Amino acid sequence: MNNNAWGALSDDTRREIVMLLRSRPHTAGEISDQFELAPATVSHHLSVLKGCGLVKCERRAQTLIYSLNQSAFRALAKELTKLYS
Amino acid sequence: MNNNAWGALSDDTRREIVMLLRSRPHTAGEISDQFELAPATVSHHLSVLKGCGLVKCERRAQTLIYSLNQSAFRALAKELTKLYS
DNA sequence: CCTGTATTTCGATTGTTTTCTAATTATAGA
DNA sequence: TCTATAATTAGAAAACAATCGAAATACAGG
Repeated sequence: MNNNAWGALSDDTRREIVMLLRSRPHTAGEISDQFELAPATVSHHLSVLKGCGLVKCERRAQTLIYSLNQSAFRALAKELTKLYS
Repeated sequence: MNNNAWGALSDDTRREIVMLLRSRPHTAGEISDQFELAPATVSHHLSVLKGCGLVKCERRAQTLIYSLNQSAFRALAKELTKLYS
């Protein structure tokens, strides 16, 4: 599903992650703590979101900090608009 | 995947169907003719799009005429905007 | 009522996604 | 270098989705 932002957003958990990141960047651990899922599972969801460009991440010592890629969302919004109007 | 518009749009064929319908309503047969897929498969895709409200359909004698549900797309666009901004 | 056309539904198969546990990588600090 | 912490990757099980051919439904016209 790499590269398919629609597919990335089709999962409930991933949309919740996006909403979390909307307020501010979070570390992988902080994100993981919000869900009743194994850290590996959340890590997988983060990699899907990263794979299609909707989120980006940068390392800071041991932690990885994830944040939204606003421009990817704007591009997707544009694509959606073109789809129906 | 019923009710999940993101999931509905995650499939290439379904996005192509949406683009077809953007110009004007089409019968199931006309839609099916545009793809190298069995009619049953296209019918399935139409039912997914219908299930999440992105398209609607009405019967006209033997044929079913599919068209976009613009308001569902607008609602989705709004949801997308809320997701990141 | 029977036949033909349009389309869907059913059931099976194959491929993909979600989720987990266990093992691995990356980094910091003693 | 060794240990601890943060997070990912690997591999497997289970759930889900895409696709097809065959059978079923809906309707129109003779």
